[in-house]
Amino acid sequence: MKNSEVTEVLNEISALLQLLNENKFKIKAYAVAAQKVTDLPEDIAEVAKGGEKELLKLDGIGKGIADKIMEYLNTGRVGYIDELTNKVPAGLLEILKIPGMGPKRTKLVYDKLGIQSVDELYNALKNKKFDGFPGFKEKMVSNILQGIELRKDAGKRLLLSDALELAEQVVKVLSNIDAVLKVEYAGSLRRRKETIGDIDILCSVEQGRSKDVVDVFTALPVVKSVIATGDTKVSVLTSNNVQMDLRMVGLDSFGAALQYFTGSKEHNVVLREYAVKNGFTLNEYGLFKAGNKSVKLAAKNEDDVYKALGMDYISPVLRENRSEIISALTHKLPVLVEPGDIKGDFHVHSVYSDGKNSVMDIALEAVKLGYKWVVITDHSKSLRIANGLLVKDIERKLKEIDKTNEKIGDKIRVFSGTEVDILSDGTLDYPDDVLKQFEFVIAAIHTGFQQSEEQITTRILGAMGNKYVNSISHPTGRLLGQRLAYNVDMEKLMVSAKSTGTWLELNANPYRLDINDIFCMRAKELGVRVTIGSDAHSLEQLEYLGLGLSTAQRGWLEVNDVVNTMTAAELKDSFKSKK
DNA sequence: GCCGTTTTCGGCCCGACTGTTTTCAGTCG
Repeated sequence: MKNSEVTEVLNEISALLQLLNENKFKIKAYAVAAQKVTDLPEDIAEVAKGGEKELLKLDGIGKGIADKIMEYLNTGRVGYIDELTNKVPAGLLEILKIPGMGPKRTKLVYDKLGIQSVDELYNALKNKKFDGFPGFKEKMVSNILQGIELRKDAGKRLLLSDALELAEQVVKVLSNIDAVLKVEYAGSLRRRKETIGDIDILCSVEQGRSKDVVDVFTALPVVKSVIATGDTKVSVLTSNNVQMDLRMVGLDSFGAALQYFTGSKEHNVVLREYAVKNGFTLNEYGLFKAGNKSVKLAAKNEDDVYKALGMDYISPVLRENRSEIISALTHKLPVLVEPGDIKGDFHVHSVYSDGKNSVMDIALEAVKLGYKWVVITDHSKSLRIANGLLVKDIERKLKEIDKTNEKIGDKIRVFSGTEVDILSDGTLDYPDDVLKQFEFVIAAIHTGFQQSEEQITTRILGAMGNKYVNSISHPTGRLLGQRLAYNVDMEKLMVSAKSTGTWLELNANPYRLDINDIFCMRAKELGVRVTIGSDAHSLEQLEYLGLGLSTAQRGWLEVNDVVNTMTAAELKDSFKSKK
């Protein structure tokens, strides 16, 4: 998969062009193309095998950029980058990442003092080499120094689950203030991105009382320092170095502001471009007639803004500029799978491997969550670190599941399952005559991560060929912020899932969210169905399923794309269908 | 450099905060 490399190359060109003060639309064109490559579910190298004409079909990629992508894929280099770095050293790109150091200041320190690295910049600032330079007065110098010192933590993103917890707490505190009329979190958190860079809180406050809110916000225990304070915006840094922005708007423009601050940036750019083309102007205060800001057409509610633009309401989870705007205009948005559609959980560990709870405890908790069924999927024998279930103990587990079903009656159906290891040599950790004792089998890779793409893909394809394997667990094996995906040809894997009638898991553990939203979209295109599993090892972790559901929504999945929407009776039949 | 429900040329989203600017540039989201 070359997508991340190509994205990096395009972003590098975009940044170098910034330093050279090039045409800002050219800069944007490279950045937009980089984003498009990131969002591509297929390997760009595979697309490029069809020739440059295939690349040109991609939105945002024209002749110039397609040439550079082809050159990179063919030679591993791009001559244009060499050309640019002859004019301005590549070391400056690191400086550009420091808060406060934009292209102008970065270029200035290079031109005047020959500074090419963050360390050189740091020393020069400490030694007051900048006296008299425009834009480098005392306050700015101290801000930049702080930015450099925080650099190690910068770029670290919060897991969706952690960001949700933090934001919900802050919203709760703010909503208890008398002067607060309305408060909601926005940004990538509201869009349920898998990781969150900063937290945006939107707040509507009684006239003249914003100080009450600012005082509480900046004094929150989690706040380490205040970055900026204005009339309508306050930015702080939390103790784990995450930026949190509070924006205050009038109640009558809350909807427009919520739309604006929910983003994504790319979605908003396209939306505002569309507005302009149709004689409007859109900002955080409302939708106006172009050139006449006294005619406000929509602002109070978010869906009014979309409606006034002639579109269906677009759910926040879809706002990534992945053709949702054209779909909203043509009334072709998906009817997303919703929490109420979910009837059960496909992936739960019990005391029969490394889970904390008994089968009965899990069943009762699942009832509380409103489920109609739950699958207990313990690890298989080889995964000793996770107390994998030995063959001799399987019968005991199956009997306990039977007994639980008898006791609990028709409140819920517990299915017997296993998360069987796909061993390094490609065989499954249980033989077929053991696997067939379970009602549901997910197969997973937990070892041999370093193998080649061909080896790992072959292992998974082999597992999918087994008639007892219903689904593939966490197909890419990534752990957010900790471990990259192993080398696997996802396109081959998904095509094979379709041909073998195997489902793919969307593992809802906050570190995994695997498969991600982009692969969900591709699975849907290919007609591959998705099983969402919490991978819970304790009762509290059953709630992770919601994170998986929002990821599925971000992947445009509808009821029929998600197997969790089936009833226990329907499932029982379809478990067998592969066999 | 890209793109076309008016366009193959001439456009390309919008506003807040900081610093030191007395009307704006740079940076950020």
